[in-house]
Order: sequence, then C-alpha cells, then structure tokens
Amino acid sequence: MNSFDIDSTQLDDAARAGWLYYAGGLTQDQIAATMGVSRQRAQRLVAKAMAEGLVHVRLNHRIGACLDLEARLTERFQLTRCRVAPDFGPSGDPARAIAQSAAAELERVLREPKPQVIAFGTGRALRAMAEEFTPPEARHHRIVSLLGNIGPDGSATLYDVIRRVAEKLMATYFPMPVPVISDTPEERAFFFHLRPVQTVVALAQRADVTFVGVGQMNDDAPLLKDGFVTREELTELQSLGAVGEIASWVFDAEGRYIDVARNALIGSIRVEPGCDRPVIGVAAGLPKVTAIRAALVGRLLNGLVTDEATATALLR
Amino acid sequence: MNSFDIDSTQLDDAARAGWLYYAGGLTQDQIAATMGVSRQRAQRLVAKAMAEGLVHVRLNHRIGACLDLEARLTERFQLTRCRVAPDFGPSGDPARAIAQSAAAELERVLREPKPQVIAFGTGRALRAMAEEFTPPEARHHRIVSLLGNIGPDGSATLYDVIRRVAEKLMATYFPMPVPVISDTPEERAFFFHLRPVQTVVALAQRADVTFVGVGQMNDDAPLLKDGFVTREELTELQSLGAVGEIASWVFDAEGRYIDVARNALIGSIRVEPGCDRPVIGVAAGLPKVTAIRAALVGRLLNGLVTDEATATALLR
DNA sequence: CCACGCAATGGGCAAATGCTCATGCACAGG
DNA sequence: CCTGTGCATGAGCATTTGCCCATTGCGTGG
Repeated sequence: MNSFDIDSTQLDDAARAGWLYYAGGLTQDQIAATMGVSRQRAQRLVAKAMAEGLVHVRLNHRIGACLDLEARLTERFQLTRCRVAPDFGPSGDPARAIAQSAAAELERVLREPKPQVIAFGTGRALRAMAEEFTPPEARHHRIVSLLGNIGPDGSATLYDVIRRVAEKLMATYFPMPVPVISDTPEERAFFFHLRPVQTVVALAQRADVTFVGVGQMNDDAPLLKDGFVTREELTELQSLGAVGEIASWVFDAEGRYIDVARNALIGSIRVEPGCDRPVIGVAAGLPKVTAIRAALVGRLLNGLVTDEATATALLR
Repeated sequence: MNSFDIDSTQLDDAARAGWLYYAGGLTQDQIAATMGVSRQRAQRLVAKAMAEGLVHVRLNHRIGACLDLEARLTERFQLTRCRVAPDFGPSGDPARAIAQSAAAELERVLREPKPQVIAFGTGRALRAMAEEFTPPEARHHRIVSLLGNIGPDGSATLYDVIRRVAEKLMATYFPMPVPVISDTPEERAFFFHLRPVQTVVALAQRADVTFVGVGQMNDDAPLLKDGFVTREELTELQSLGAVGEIASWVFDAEGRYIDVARNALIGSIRVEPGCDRPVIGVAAGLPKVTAIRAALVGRLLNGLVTDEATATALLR
C-alpha cells in the first residue's frame, strides 16, 4: 500500500513536529528549518499531531480544590474510587474535561497483572474516555458490553465504546448481540435464550470493574435522543419519579429502579445496587447532577469520575 | 508557613491555567476571563505550569525512523531493551530529549507487580528522567544508589537522582553513605567495612534493573567537571586508552575496565560486564558516542536509551 | 512617619501563531 | 488530449503570545 506508507510518514512528521514544538519548545520557524519544510507546513503538522492525539498532555498536579472535593465526595457517598477533574469553564464540554481522569482510572485497572473482566456502558463521556486513554501493553483482559449493540434504527454506534477500547488494547471483547430495546417481551426473551448471549450476560454480571455513564431523565434525556424511549414513555417515567438512568435502566431519586412494563424489553445488563466490585460512574454536567446523586445514594455506583462544577453541585 | 500556602495556591492556579491551555485548548484571554485574572497573569501561570513541570507532554507515536534505529541497535549490540527518542535538533539538549523515553522505560519497570530492586547511577540524563517520570502507585520497590553520596566538596548533590525518584514514588531508598572518591585506600576500606554500607553494596549488586549514565573521557569529561579526577589524572587515563566511564569506573574502547591505582579510592559499585539482568544506559550526545559504543561492545550495558543523532552515530 | 526594596501588575510592542484564500499540481474520467 | 476535482502549498493578514519595562502596592527597617 503506497497510501499507507505515505500516511505513516505523514504521521511520523506530525509526531516529530509536535514533539519539537511541545516537548522541545522550538518555534514553528525552527521546526520548519530543522525539518526542511515551510513554516505553514510545520504549523499544520503541529496541529495534526494534536488532532491525531499523537501528543498527549497530562497534568502532573492534583489541584488542591479537586482533591478536596474528592475527599468530600468519598466520605459523603462512601465511594471506593473518586476523581474530580478541573473543568473547562461553563462553556467547555464536561465530557472532554473528565475524559483524562476517566482514562487514568481505566489505565489503572488495565495495569492489573491479573486478567480482569471490564464492563462498559455507553455515553459521550465513556466515548471520550475511550479516545483518550493510552493502552498499556495488556491484552490479557476481557472487555464486555452491558448494552445490546443493535439500536432501534439497526445501527451499531453504541457499541463504539467497547470496540474502541478493545481495538486500542488488542484485547478480546464481547459485544452483546441483542437489540437495546426489543419490540416485544418475546423478542427479548428469544435473544436472551441464545447460548452466546447468555455467555456475554454471565461475563457482564461478574465483571471485575464496570464503567458506566449516567443519563438524566429531563426533557433532554439521552434515552429520548437515542430513541430508546418515546416522548410519551418519558413523560410517564417522569411522573413515576424517574430522575436518571444507567445502561438504560431507569431509577428514581433514591436510586431505586422503577418497575415498569418497558423493563421487559430492555436489552442490557442492569447494574445492581451495592455491588462489591467497583462500579464507576463517568459523568459530568449540571443537568446530570440529580441523576448522579440518586445513583450514588442508591449505591448503584461506588466510584465516580466527574468534574469540579458537578462535584460541587453534588455536595449541595 | 505563609509562603508555603501562597506557593501552593499559586501552583494550583498555574496547574489550572496549564490545564485549560494545553488540554482545554483555550486562549490565554479566555483563561484570564475564566480565572478572573489579567491576560498577563494567565500567561505567566501557563509559563509557570511548564517551568514547574506540572504539564507533562508525551509522544504517543513511535516514529518510524526511531523504531528502525532501535531495531538496528538491538541487533548490532545484542540489546534486551532499546529506545531511541527523536532529538530536539543540533542546538537542543540531548539529556532532555531522552528524558521522556527513559522515564517511560523506568515506569515500565515500576509497574512490575513483583518488588524490584532498582539501582541508579548519576548524571544529567538520569536527573532529567527523575524529573520527568510519572510515579505509578507503586511503593513496593527498593531504590539503591550505585555511587557514594559524599562529594569531594562534602556536598550531596549526586544523590539527587535516587532521592528524587524515591520521593516521587514514596518508596524506600538506599543512598550509599561513602565518599565518591576517598583520599586514601584505607579511608575507602574503612567505609566499606561498615555494616550498613555492606548492606547497600549487596543490594546494588543484586539489583533487578540498573539505570546508569555514561560519561565521556575527553577534556570535557563529567568526572573532571565534578572534581572526581584532576586534570593530570584525566590526561593519564586518556593516555592509557580511557574513552568512557560508568559510575566513575573508567573503561577503554573495548569496554574493559582500566586498572589504575585510583580504582582503590572509588566509592561506587562497578557494573560488571555481561550482567544477566537489565543494565540500561541512558545517554545521548555526540561527544559520548565513543564512550557509549565501548560500553555496548564490552557488554557493560545490555539496554540503551538514546536519541536519534547518537543512535545514528553509534551505528557508523 | 518616611524611605527603601521587593515583588506583583498591566501597558505596549514585537514575535509567533492560526487561519483563509488563491494558486498550482496530480490524477481520474471523458 | 483536455477538463474537472480534490488536495497540498505558501502568501497575507488577524489574532494570540511572550516579554520588557514603568508603575503600583506592600512590608520592613530606619
């Protein structure tokens, strides 16, 4: 493949330019001179190095305020793991802000020499985490999805998180080949009786560590956007006291799962309260505060990665 | 201490500014607005974050040319570990360029779940590595110094590398409480008969991994600069064929230690040729090429971290 | 109470950077 | 062979950044 060669040397150049710029502290003029290209090209290479994630920037200082929030959250909600990332300001994207911290948390698990089963939910925050983490050389773990990978429209985008993680890691992974939401209880039952599905379910249920996003149940609910509930169902759930959702299972302000007919259609593994293994919520953003707090109160989660603004709000 | 408090919040601010700048991609104006300070202050904070090493930049892409050099060095000198970092150009500081790669190599060792004894020499490159590495949560290793920590002028700066590493790691560490160079053989013998010194020596000799710098023996020799040899001794050593030095033990172009009276004064542990555990040289710079090559040829080292320019020169 | 020194601050400006746009080149299709 | 498409290139310019320097404010010692 010629195009591959070209691509790879372009990436090499980008990496080198990024290295000289960020690590070496050279100006783009100097880089251009060193690499024998025009300044503009040097500039583009530096930008590309960033865009392609070739250059990783990490903060080597736990900001005091964040440490403090972590300590208070840990005590208040009896967490086993807690990370508060500084946020990018009100206009910034909270999912991106916490991606670094979530990635660090994931890497911590991946470094375990003992093979781990790691389960993943979905959501923007987890996807950002999957983009961000640097895979250690560790392919002995197994990656399993909590959610079905067949969307209502037949798409498989949800599935992205675990595929991305597993690909970067080159580890074995287990998507769950069932519809996220079935049309009838029979359909759901059919899928869950399939042997391969049962294997994945069993794996997910005994996962050593679980990473999940948390969805809010206001009118912007991710469940609604992704088409997993209709507007009517959402309104009904809201009137039953729904405030949040994990892996598409809806719970109330106490973090208790709400018992509705829809539950018989859900093609995902439910996170059970009071799990003795780490169940880590990766979520931030003020609209999610109520949902996250409920999940913490109900002990659906025993770990949390969030940002400063959300952490502060959670403690109020 | 008031000054401590002030410093620590300043560092917090610097960290936050650096975070917003490098990770969040905000401009300094935006940072200034977010943090409620002037743009100039924001700029100073960002600069400080860099200067204090709060922001770590790492390359997430192995450049093809470097990989190629690694492969060739590995084959040519039968290495077990080899890393070639891209350099910062002819004007850049090679020690800083390889610090990242050396740090990565060190982190690899530190991630070993089995407790390791890790021995360190001295030198600018190792010091840069000590600054750069991010400590994983691993305090089960033991850090031991190959060199005495009493300098000719009574100072203990050499000792910096292992202290820095051990402090960041919060691991137990064993400096070697002897003069780097004694005045008389009797003085040296006295120190080495002390029980605690013998413990440290034994530990260093059975180190699972050893990281050392390599000194050249030209007229700019580090040994001379640090006052461990006089100009006369240096000239004498040069006339005996000395080309390099590891932990202050001088060797010739074949990597064979040179037998001189001075050896009876040296307060450091000698790296023995053909060691079956990793002995990793961390060194770069064209003046050091001859010294490094000799050390590789004589199998004093079986691992190497260097930069592109040095690697290329080594292969010639 | 005043004078002095030191450090922090923001103005201002030159350098560095990011971005847009017109140009040109390579390649595919007619 | 010509033409259109797409993409890389470098010129030019607006924005951003780094840094020097005068000024301010605070603490200290006379």
